[in-house]
Amino acid sequence: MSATMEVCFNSNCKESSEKWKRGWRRRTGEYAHLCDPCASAYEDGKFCETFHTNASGWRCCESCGKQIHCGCIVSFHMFVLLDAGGIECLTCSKKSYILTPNPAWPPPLHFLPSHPERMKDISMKTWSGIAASGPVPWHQAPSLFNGPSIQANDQLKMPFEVDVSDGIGRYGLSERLSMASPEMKQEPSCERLANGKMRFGPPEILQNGNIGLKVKEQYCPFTSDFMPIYSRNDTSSNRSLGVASSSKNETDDTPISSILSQSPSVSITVGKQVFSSSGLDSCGEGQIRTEKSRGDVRSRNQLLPRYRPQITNEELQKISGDLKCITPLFEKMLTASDAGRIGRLVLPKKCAEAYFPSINQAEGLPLNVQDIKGKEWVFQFRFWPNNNSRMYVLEGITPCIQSMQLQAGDVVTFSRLEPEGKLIMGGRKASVVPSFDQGEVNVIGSETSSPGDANARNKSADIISVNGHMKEKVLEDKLVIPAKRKNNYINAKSKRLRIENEDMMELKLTYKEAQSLIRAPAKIVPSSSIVDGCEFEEFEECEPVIGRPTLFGIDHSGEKIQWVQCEDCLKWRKVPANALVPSKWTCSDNAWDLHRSTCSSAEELTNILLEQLLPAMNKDPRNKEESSERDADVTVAVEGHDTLANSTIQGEGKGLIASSENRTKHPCHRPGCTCIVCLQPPSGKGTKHGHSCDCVVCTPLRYRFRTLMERLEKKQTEPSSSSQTSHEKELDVDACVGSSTVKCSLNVEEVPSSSHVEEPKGRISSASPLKGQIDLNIQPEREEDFSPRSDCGVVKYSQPGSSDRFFRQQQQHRSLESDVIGNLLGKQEGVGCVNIIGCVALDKESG
DNA sequence: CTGTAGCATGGGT
DNA sequence: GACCCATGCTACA
Repeated sequence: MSATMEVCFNSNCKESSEKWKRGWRRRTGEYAHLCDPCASAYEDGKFCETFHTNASGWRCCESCGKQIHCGCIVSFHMFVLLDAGGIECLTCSKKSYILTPNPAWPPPLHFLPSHPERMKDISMKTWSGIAASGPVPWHQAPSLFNGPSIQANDQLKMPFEVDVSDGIGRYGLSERLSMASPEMKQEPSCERLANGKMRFGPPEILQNGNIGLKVKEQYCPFTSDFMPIYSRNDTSSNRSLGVASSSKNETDDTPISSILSQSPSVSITVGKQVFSSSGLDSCGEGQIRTEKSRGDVRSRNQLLPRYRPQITNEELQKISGDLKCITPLFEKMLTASDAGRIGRLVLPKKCAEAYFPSINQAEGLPLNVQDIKGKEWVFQFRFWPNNNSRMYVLEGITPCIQSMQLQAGDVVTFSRLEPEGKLIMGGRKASVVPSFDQGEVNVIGSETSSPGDANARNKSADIISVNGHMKEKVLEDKLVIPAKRKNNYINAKSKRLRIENEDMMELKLTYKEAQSLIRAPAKIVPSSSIVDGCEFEEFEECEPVIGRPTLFGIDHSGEKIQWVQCEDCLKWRKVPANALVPSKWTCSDNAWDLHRSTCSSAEELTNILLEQLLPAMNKDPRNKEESSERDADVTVAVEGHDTLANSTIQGEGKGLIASSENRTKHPCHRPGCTCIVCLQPPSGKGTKHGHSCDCVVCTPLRYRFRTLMERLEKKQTEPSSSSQTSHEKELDVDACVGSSTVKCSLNVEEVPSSSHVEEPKGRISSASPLKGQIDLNIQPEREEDFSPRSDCGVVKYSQPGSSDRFFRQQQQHRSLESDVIGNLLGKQEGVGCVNIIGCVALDKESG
């Protein structure tokens, strides 16, 4: 109301009055100012009856027969056009629509006049400010932006949008109403949130007398238009319509689109931007959706979810800083190619065509992009013809990527700074914000979390079994590796099984740890063979399975036993030494000791005994020295034993498994070569080794196994010896000979570096490039790609210009022989004899 | 020999 | 089956 003298908007009245009341909303967005009598008639719903009785357009409700003045904006809200023709008053339509709500197919044309009011979208503004080469004549892809009926004219403000213009940190979330109801009182449709908290407000309520309907607009994928959606005027209908509860508080980091995804009919106003659920819809100053804007929406609807911007409040703040409007455009997870040295970022075609200047020449055009630090970058935006299509790339992104310290798996985001339209490029580390619906996120070691399960992806607890220790590792924001598509990147892209993320090492078990998990397959009767007096079980057709880690020990009667920990109560239970314990085992599975077959029964194993049983390396993985040893184990295992060792742990998909299938024979080997490298068949293949086999594989293994078994027995009978001295390292190795699984343990006695024997020419001391990484597809020629680390205390052999693998294998070959000789000479315990496979594990202290 | 540009290929959707 | 797109391949500088 106002005290301004005004003429009544009612053309049939024309009264001048100082007091006027607000009537219906005009197409300009303003309200008709009515004098008191006219306003009263309007509020009573008798305006048309009073002033339009002689006008044409009166029709009867098909249900109740009530006369309604159609074709008049004043009564426009009062009826619904029926599919079968005719009209229905809103009261009647309320019944039918509430009873049979169909959000996807709302009453047609009810609010269509709202469209002409949609204003021009700011995204239509010139891109000349973006293209570094200055104004470049171009047009957006017609299919996306040049809608058939762009009607950019009025710049009016929808009265039922909640505009939070006081800062980008404050989001208002409003339901959109399309054409306003004249009677509709403008009320805040959502609760504004302080501190950037996002809260969902209840939808506007069409306060049309006793019509208790909520009406909101929703983009209809069928009609490609915005349609009013009716819902019952209660909160339950919010849910039914997918509108988040008003009581729900979202954190600052709740991705807008994530929220939107929960509420397909919701729009968010940030500053002067309105983000719609069907993509982040950018609108101009007036915030009115335009046809063009709808084209935008449509194009974004077409975007795969993984490209939808997941920008958070915080990020928006970071980017916008000065409270300018940011329109998130799209984002993309960096692939290895994107983040590689080539410096080409493959752009999703639709994104490129929707948000970047259109280019007709393959050379493209330079694009000015600003990063979140405000630094300007110029990329070449271009395309390649590809199968009658185009492949869009941004070239020269490497410096920017590096500047943002992004790598494969991280996400680059593209936004638009309004009003100038500058492109903003942001980055997000993969571990920071889970990408909603961004393909999937694989959590190594645990099951792939379902899309949308942000918690599962953000914080994944994984139980890692290590030599009897059940280690719970909270993989908080770690171990999240990107997956472009379902089952992609790691699983499907089997050719590229490199897991380079440093976070991966959190989950890496040492080889020692891994081999301890291997068990014979259940229900498989092994054949038995004697090798050098030792009986070996052979599982000729089966791969070993991963069993539950146990602790071997000797009970008071001197009998060998195993200790196994219940998965539920974590108590240790005694089982026979030959018991096969499945990976999931609880007290109830304890068939060997019925008195302790429930979690409630007492635990036999004392902490002291447990301490003695537990391998030193697991007592405290954080222990520097121990972790050093652990790292050495990893390195030794991965680098040195990729022939023997890889053949041992099999079974892709277990995360640790490397196949020996891809073994590369070093160039010195020729057909007929009888060295271990060439002789040893891939796991599970090749000839079987009999007990009397004296091949180059079996002979050293036989000796090694014998000595190690002796040591193991000795160690187990002397619990105190389990704590290794710094001069003695034990390396357990499972060796698979042919298809036989043999468990061995190697000693790597530590000696002063000066006493190392027979250092091959070209041997250098270097860090293992593989430390902390598991390359399931290890290829020597790619090893230089790994970032070197220098603290593993591992000496490896290498020679410039030659394959590392060759030297590892060669050394492995030598080592086996050396090992055999050493054992034969009884030097396995002796100082000065270094038994190594592949490489020498050295303690830091020994240099 | 190395790095790059452009195209081709093939798996995934 | 068409399209997308990650990446391999190769000619070339």
